[in-house]
Amino acid sequence: MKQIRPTESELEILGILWERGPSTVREIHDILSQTKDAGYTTTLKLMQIMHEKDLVARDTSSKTHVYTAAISQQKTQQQLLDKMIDTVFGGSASQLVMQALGHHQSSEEELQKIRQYLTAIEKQQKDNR
Amino acid sequence: MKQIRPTESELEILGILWERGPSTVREIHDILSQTKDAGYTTTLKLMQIMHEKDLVARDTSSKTHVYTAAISQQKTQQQLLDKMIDTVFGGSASQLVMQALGHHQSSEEELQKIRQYLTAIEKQQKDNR
DNA sequence: ATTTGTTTACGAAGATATTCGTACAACAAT
DNA sequence: ATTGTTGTACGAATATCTTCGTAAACAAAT
Repeated sequence: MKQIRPTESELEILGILWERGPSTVREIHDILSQTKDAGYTTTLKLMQIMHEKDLVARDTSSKTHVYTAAISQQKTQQQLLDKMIDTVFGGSASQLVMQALGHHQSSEEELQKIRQYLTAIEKQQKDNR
Repeated sequence: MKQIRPTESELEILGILWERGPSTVREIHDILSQTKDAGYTTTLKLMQIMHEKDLVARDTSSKTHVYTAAISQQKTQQQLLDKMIDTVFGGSASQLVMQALGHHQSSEEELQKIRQYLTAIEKQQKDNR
């Protein structure tokens, strides 16, 4: 499998692309500016580099280019999680899960969803035995 | 709160220190060598830099120095999780939880532990209402 | 047509991380 | 004492990431 390693800044941009869908540099930059301060050309350059690395695709048919994420959110999540579980959580996924649940505020519905998910997994494991 | 930003390589070393407890460069290096290839002095240098950054403490009383993690595993886990949830999981902790549960193999006991944890959280939320 | 504003392209500087060679100190075995 | 082994310190090369200035293309407004 292709090992992808977006940098910190690249992940921020990808996050926005995943959320918004296809976007221009200007749009991305405006959102980034809300939380960090960087010049417009900095964002532009970043996205051009991401294009070289095939982290994003772009449509250059009009003067203002439109960028799209070229790697899936799911796959990226999984890879980052795997690495994190391995290095920081001593290989225990449930350790990570509990740490995440403990600190972050989760709504009742979300907890319910997770519970259902648990049940499904347990059932599946039973069936596979 | 102090914002800690260990690099990728530094995290690997911290992970080993958390698992093994106080260790020498040699011990760390031998473990690292199993999965990546790097010279001994590279590992040494890394750990010296980590010492400058106060990511590790070291005992220099004997010739062979002994290093210890100087930042807590828990705090580090939390900070990395927070950032990850924010940038990669669109702010949803439960999204991360389900992704982690879905892919990784978890033992029945682990799932059970998580379920108990869920119950505890829900109870606590109810009490706080 | 000139000005103004928006955009891309490019290069290069600055910052940070990674890697390793070399020198030297401590110590053990001969 | 000499030699071999293992360790630390240090500097420097390399690689990678981040930032931004400048120039050129283009379009809209005057």
